[in-house]
Amino acid sequence: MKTQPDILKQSGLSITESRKKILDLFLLSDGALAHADIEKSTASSFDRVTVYRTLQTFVEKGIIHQIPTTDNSILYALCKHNCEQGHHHDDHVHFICSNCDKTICLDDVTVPEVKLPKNFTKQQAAMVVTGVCEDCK
Amino acid sequence: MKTQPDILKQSGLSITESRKKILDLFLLSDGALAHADIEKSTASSFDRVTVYRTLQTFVEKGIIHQIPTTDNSILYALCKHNCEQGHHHDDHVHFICSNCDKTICLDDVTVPEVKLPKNFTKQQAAMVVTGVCEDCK
DNA sequence: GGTTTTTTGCAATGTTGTTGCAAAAAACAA
DNA sequence: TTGTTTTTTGCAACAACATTGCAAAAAACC
Repeated sequence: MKTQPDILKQSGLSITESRKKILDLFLLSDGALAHADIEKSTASSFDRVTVYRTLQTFVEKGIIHQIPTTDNSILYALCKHNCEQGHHHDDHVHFICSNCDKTICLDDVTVPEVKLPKNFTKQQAAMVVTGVCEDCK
Repeated sequence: MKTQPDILKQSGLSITESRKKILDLFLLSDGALAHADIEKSTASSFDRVTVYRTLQTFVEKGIIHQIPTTDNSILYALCKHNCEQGHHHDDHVHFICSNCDKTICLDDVTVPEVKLPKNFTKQQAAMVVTGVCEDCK
């Protein structure tokens, strides 16, 4: 099993307390995390700024990816299928539960193909489904 | 052809300069607009706060809808298929061109069905495709 | 160990969104 | 049309969120 230092080293990043801790949060959580969540869990250990910079770095290195939401907040989730730097292929569907507000990466549900109009070329597709999750059913 | 006052009246809104002007921006633009865009185009005429409140009202009345983006900003676009108050059916795909950065509502491309895992119930689905648009081809 | 490079924390600053309230404008009714 | 009621606007203040420069601290390198 991959440890946090492994993952960091693999991405060519220095191994620091903050990075290990934040990476751990993702490894232990099944869903996606908002910046605010991470900040709350680490407030006593690190500065807000460090959280911003760490997340930014992780996105650049392809360790996590961003999930768009309609409420003007960004969610972050681990890239399960190794993403290269600056090149994410998170072709799975994200599910936001309207009851418990959790965001879940449906890793096994791939984004269905869409027929684009003529002269449009697809590079990436993201899909966000809202509804009720299995726990709130 | 529908004029701005028509649309406003139809939604039960008072007809004001700011609403007409902002609605016009949407009618004249083919793509989606960010709050910042609208603020820039109207800065000399209206207050920032008015822009916020106008957009909020338009969303509530089903005149425009929001498009989620990964960069922590919300885009707004006209609802082409009459949406009722608080009940949008913007089941179409949004396209973001990675070259010119324009966001386009592909009104004729509906969001394809997804098979969710057991015990997940879908309420809404949003899809954002990035790639190269017809103009940049 | 010492040296270089990277990361962190702090402070300051910028950006974005919200709220209360009085003035102005629009809608309404005679 | 005019006067009255209702809605909208602008201002100011504020709150939340995000970014930047720089010196100190920590990690990587040898």
